[in-house]
Amino acid sequence: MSGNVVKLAENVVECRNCGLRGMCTPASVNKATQSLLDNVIRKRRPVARGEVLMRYGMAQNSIYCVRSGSIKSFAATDDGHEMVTGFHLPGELIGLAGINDRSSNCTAVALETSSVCEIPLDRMDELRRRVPELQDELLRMMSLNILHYQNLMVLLGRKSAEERLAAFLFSLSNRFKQRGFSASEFYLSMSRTDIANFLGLAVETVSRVFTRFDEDGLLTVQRKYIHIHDMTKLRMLAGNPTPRQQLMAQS
Amino acid sequence: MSGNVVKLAENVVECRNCGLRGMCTPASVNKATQSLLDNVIRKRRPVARGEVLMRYGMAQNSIYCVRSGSIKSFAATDDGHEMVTGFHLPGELIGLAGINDRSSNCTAVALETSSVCEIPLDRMDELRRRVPELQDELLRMMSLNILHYQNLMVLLGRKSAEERLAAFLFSLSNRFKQRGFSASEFYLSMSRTDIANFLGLAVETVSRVFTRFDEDGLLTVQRKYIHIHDMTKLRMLAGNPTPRQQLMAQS
DNA sequence: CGATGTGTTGAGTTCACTCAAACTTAGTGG
DNA sequence: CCACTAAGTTTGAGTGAACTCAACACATCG
Repeated sequence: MSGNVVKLAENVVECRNCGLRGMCTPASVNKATQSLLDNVIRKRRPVARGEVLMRYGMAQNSIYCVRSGSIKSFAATDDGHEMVTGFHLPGELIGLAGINDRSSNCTAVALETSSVCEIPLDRMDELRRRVPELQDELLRMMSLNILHYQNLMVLLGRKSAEERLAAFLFSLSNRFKQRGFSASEFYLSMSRTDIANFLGLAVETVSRVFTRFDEDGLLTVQRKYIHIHDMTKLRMLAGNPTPRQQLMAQS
Repeated sequence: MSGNVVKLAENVVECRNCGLRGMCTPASVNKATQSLLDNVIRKRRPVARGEVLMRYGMAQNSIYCVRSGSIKSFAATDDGHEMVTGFHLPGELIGLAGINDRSSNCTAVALETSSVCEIPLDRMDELRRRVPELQDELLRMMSLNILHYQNLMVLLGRKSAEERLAAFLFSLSNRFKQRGFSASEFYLSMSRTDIANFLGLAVETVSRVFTRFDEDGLLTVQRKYIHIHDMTKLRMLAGNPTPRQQLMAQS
């Protein structure tokens, strides 16, 4: 395993990659508003593995931006199972769906030791009215989020188990790359069960497809460790997404 | 078939139900900005059945709000099939995912004779900076949209064919009700194929489940005409969604 | 009144599921 | 330090829900 293979927990995202970078490191806004911006973030708070950031059905007064580590969010279904709605990597936002009525529609849990920026909605509302660039950025992020879910619809509605897992790995790979990490070697922070619940598959199926990919020489998998050998083939298997579709699986 | 059973094409949504009502009928803004608002909507334009509002991959310079009729939007998959990402009823917005980079990620087609309000993004951008209430409304709509897609993920990832169709019909029923139409009797404007492509099923499966529902006395179905007899049972079959989840299937 | 598009029904198949068991790793306490 | 447990993962066998392929029925329309 070479150079920049990392566990996310060991690294902190650069603020320039952050979804709401305008909130704390104002690049596009003038100095007059800078002190204002500094006050938006309530706290950069550490989150232990398994800790709950927001809980389904509870009041939601903040959104969160991941700084390091990884977070999963999920909704409980009626039959007791859970549907994972997203895995959040550094720089990605959590809780956008709760802005409407300030109530959480899903539960967010840290998959490993992580840290997040908590952004109180009240202060964000106040601030975005004063800083148009921030408003635009937020709108952009939400639009991107909607696009992402539309791609997930195609994945869940029309793709086979192999295609789903390939698309998932390809997405992760790209997101690691964007963050300066290795695209071909990484550790999964989520369990097979989480992956299955995200892809709409059974755990056993996820495991079997991993094994098949390994046997085919497409990649090497050892529990959480993944080494992709043939990225082109993986992209093909995933259904050859266009660059814009590669953002799948975030949020 | 009693009183208020209608085809959407025959009716125009009240502006108070419109997703961006602030855009054209300013209730929450003062009179000073009213003339401003009137100028945002480029045109209330009629759309013929089959007409394309926006096309995948093309530049997108507007979003649309349905006034009457119904619109479907879909993405083409690699294998030539299409995945319907949403059916839009009067008052619902189309094209929110394109705000980010002003390019369409899906194609939108009228299912019947319809009319829409076209809202140019440039003018909307300009206007929302001047009218905070409009900004808030837009943010709310996008947040709701994200919530909606999260619910769709559960549907596509974890529900059976019966549950999917039940949830679909229950959602339609509620949306008709909200618009003052009958919740128990209505006409479908989309084909079985469209429904199948939206629910991630085969056409034959949709047809079979419709038949089963009819045989069970849950509803009467005659091609496009639907009469729901047991709304409680339908809600149960759909997975007993909470009121907040009932907005599923819009956008 | 055929022609065409749309919807339904039937037969057989398959992919992913469930159930069950073995195995692996990590954590815990004697 | 090792036995023991619990949690997570893999593998196998059999099943079933939804799919595909194919034929048929029914509208709508020129």
